[in-house]
Amino acid sequence: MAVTPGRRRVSSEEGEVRLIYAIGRLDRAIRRELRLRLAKELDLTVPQFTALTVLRSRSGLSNAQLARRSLVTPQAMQEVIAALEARGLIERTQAAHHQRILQTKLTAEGRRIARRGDRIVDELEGLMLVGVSPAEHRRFLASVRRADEFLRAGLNANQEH
Amino acid sequence: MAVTPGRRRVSSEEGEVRLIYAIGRLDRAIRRELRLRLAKELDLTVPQFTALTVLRSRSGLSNAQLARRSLVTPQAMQEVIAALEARGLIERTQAAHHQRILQTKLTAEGRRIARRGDRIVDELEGLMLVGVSPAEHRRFLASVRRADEFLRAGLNANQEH
DNA sequence: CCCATGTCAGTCTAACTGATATTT
DNA sequence: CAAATATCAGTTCGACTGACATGG
Repeated sequence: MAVTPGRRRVSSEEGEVRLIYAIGRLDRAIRRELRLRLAKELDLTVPQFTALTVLRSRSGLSNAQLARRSLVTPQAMQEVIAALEARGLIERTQAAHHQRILQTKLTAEGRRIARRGDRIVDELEGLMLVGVSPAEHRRFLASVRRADEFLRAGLNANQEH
Repeated sequence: MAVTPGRRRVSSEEGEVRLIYAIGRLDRAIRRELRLRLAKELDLTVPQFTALTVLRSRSGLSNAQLARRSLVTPQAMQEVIAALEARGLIERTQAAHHQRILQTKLTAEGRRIARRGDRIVDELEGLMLVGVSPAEHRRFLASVRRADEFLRAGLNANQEH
């Protein structure tokens, strides 16, 4: 473990609420409710919906690329992809330059379902952000994304076996 | 669905990064790494370690109380509790006023393991917060806790069947 | 009787590791 | 041969629902 996080003034005293603990608690509340609503209204799991939204903005990704972006194994992502393809929400075509790679794109129905999922996400975000100013919202989002980037950078730097 | 999230200026346009998506992505990165390190160094799962830290600050909770605080079912929490008890990290005693309720407390060994887990959490938080000022850290934590409270409040208000 | 608690059983989700085939 | 990709199989973890006993 060659990590040198630098000196921090926040230690792990008992009774204190940790940032990692608070994030985990919030995410579990979000995912639980999202899972219930996506299952009930759209018959989708959370990973399935997530893959739809990623593919919407990054059309043509392969299964392996999707898995890397999502920080899961290709095997885990493949189950998600297979379910979406079986329902006709995505379609896969061989890449021109490489016969083995299957590029994945949303179908029209896939886009329609993704938009309906957006409304569920809108509702939950609305609940989370009641009374929060746009500036505060932006700062919050920026903090989350920054933490994610730094964590992944630190982990990758640490991975040199 | 009697929710009225109020007007927000942030809609779900394609290509935009949603707060909920960013939080989910960050939490998955955290949990994945935490899971690997807790398993390797302490032979603990993430829910087991979480339960230890909750019991450390709130000693004497019953299984049902722990489950409600963690937003999982009593059955799910019971597996966690059983594993910790089998390893001697917690002990359970009948409540004085109610024979059926088992109050749960950390053992000395449980406290020792929890402290070693703290160091792992410290390292990961250090990576996430490289170069972040204490003020920014506090604001970030406050935003997360506020979002969690408002989300749960909104969901409870919505639960009136 | 009602309700909260604890617990047993079975199920399902969503990840994992291992192994194998294909393609460049 | 090496590396990346896809995919089959088996496994584990962590949640769920249902059923049921017990104590207040």
